[in-house]
Amino acid sequence: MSPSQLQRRTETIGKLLDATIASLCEKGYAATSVSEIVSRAGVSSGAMFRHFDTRLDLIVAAADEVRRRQFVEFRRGLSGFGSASIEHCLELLRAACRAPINGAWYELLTAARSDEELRERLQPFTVRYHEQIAELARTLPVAGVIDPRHLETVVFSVVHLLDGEALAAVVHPQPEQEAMRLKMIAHLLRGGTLYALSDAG
Amino acid sequence: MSPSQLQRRTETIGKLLDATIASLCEKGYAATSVSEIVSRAGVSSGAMFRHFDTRLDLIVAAADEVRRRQFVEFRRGLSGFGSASIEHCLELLRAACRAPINGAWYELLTAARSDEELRERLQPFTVRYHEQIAELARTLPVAGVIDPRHLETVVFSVVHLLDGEALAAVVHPQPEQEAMRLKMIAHLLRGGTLYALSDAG
DNA sequence: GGCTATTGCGAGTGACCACTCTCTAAGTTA
DNA sequence: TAACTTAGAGAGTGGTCACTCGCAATAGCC
Repeated sequence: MSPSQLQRRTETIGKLLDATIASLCEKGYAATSVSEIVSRAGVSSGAMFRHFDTRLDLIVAAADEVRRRQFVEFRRGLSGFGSASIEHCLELLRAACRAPINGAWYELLTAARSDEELRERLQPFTVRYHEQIAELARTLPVAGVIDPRHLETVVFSVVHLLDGEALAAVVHPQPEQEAMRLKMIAHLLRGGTLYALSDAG
Repeated sequence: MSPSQLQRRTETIGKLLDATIASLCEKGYAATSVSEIVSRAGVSSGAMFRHFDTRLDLIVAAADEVRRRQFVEFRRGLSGFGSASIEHCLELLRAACRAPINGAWYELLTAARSDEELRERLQPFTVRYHEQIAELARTLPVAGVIDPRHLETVVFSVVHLLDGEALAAVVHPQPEQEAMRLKMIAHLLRGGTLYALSDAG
């Protein structure tokens, strides 16, 4: 039984998305060339341009696939814990920020700084990403201890903090400071102050 | 009186550093090609390779120049305030993160993710950058209200937070949340808790 | 089997890349 | 002034880029 045209199409597109995500993580945005992608995917450049009009179309599609996979993974980390602790959620969030696949997202955000077309194409996907994070946060234990009016500000502060930390860790990792930092955040979320930090260690 | 060779050399190198920093900010790392740099600087590619063995040598030199200028600017923002308030320092810090010139640093950090040579060359400069930030922080008002053992963790948490925020703001700025966030951080640094956030607004 | 539509292929195209090399211009020194 | 060193210029080199296009293979349909 030979594969149907739909099956062929779907499989090729899947291989291209996988290859694009892997290349973004390992090689970065600029080096994620069409030839790099198609050689990873094991298809020809002709096949790629059959399904995506431009390289940018493929890359934007890959960005949305990253968002999807990040949520699948985060929810998988939560499952089995009826009500996960704040510490567990913070560990999951840091793991998400440090996950290789998230490197693709950093690549795209940074490249968007100086690439207007990418910036415009990426914008709706980023908004959707943030909305989904906010939605998820409302189901987490932190929602029980923070004023709902400030929940988004607090949650994205933690997300931004871990993003910035992940970026800096590329060239200057500081494991002890990072371990302390997670305890500190958990302590603050529980209502503690920075004055009583020794309690958090 | 014609310029001496030292003057010519210094001026050409200066123009190349300016052009490289500007190109990194506006065009990004990948698009900061030799031809882009030299056309901005108004010199030939031959002149560039006379003073820097490779494109990477020039870019790393430009990175250190960015670090230098960021501190000059930050200290300039402090001058005139015998003892600047925590709010004032946070505003200065956010301005530093959002400054166009800092885009060059984000470009290099992100490019370093997937470029081993850049990563190795950038590492010592990043360590120096962090040490200098920590040193400066010990002279700021925040040093008076935080346990010295945790000062670095706290300071770099704020720095990472503002870096992550700046990165996300490229495609999804949220001015209201960002204003609230700075009040929140000042409130926490003063010893407040996340429970009493309404006081911070 | 025969016809059409979809999918896949990969050589070809012009543009740009980092970098080299040779030549000219200019400052320095004796 | 003559010899030497340093600075600047820019065409040339080999390679990679995104993308095109004509063709071959296969699936769907009669």
